[in-house]
Amino acid sequence: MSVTTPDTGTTRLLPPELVASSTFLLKRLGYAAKERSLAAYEREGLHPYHFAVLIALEAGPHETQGAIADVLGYDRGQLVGLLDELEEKGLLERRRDPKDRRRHLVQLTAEGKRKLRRLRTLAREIEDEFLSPLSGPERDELHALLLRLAEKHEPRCAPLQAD
Amino acid sequence: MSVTTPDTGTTRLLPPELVASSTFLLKRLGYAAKERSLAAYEREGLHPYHFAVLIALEAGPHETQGAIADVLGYDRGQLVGLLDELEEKGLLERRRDPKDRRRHLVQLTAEGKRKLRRLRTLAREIEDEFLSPLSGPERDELHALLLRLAEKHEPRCAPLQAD
DNA sequence: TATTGTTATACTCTATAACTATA
DNA sequence: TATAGTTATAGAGTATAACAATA
Repeated sequence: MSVTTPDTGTTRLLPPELVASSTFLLKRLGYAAKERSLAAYEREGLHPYHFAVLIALEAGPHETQGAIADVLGYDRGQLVGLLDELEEKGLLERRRDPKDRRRHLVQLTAEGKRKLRRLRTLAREIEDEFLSPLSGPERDELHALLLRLAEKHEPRCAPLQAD
Repeated sequence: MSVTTPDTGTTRLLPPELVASSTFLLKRLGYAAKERSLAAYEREGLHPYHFAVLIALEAGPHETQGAIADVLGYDRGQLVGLLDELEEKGLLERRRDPKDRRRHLVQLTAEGKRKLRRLRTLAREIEDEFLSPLSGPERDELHALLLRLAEKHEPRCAPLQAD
């Protein structure tokens, strides 16, 4: 969509009152970040959610599906579809837990580990491009501030006073 | 949903690799901010989108629908429904532009202005609550950094070197 | 033919709840 | 009876495109 008015050709700016609100900016930037990630991972045939699942799997090699969902804050029903897709691509394997046949133990394949390395590179590129207006120290400053907010609003993010 | 594992009772934290990413935090915090705003405005029978429309209307008292959509970056089809709801509540009026009968001129009613004042108070409260982990100077610092990012990723936000 | 506002449609995301198989 | 995984469904949110009136 065009951002310019047909009559004047000048950009119509958002009302200053909205731009003055940090929560407004957070919403807009979060959306922009999501859009960009989505487009980038799509080129790899995957979704940012898949990346998070692969990371969780590398951290805990023999995770149960419920554990993965809990760690990432995903719904269990939602996770099933993600795992289906990853399994279909040969990036992970599901097998029954012999100790409790209700459970599935999930782990990365060699192919999955390769893919994860590629996605890490991609994630770094996305991050770097998105933060490009900021210097190194400014990025650190921003991250520290966001973390303070996340500590309150996303308790699953590690608390600052971690032991 | 529970954030604790049934076996240990300890909180399962997100993988540090994700928490280390500012774009990840932006996505999560943007989502959290959206959720909170939504719940708060719902108590007023409105949506954050309605608030933005009212603000745009106050700034330009006789806006055409297309102009409002452009300023806020909304789709015109989406805007129709928002205006319907606001008109139904008596907060604004639509009338045809005699100069160009395709257009609708939209303006706030007295009731709409009152409502806008209430919503401004609400917005301040939401903002204050969301940023509560940060001191005044830290909030300023965060806002400045977000604005720098928005300048690139949301060009409709006023550029810093505004004249 | 192009534009304004409107309506209809479809697609994504997400949340919920039923269902199965095991315990 | 409760739990792990699965499936189905519905709801909100959003994007796209067709449509009628007017220019």
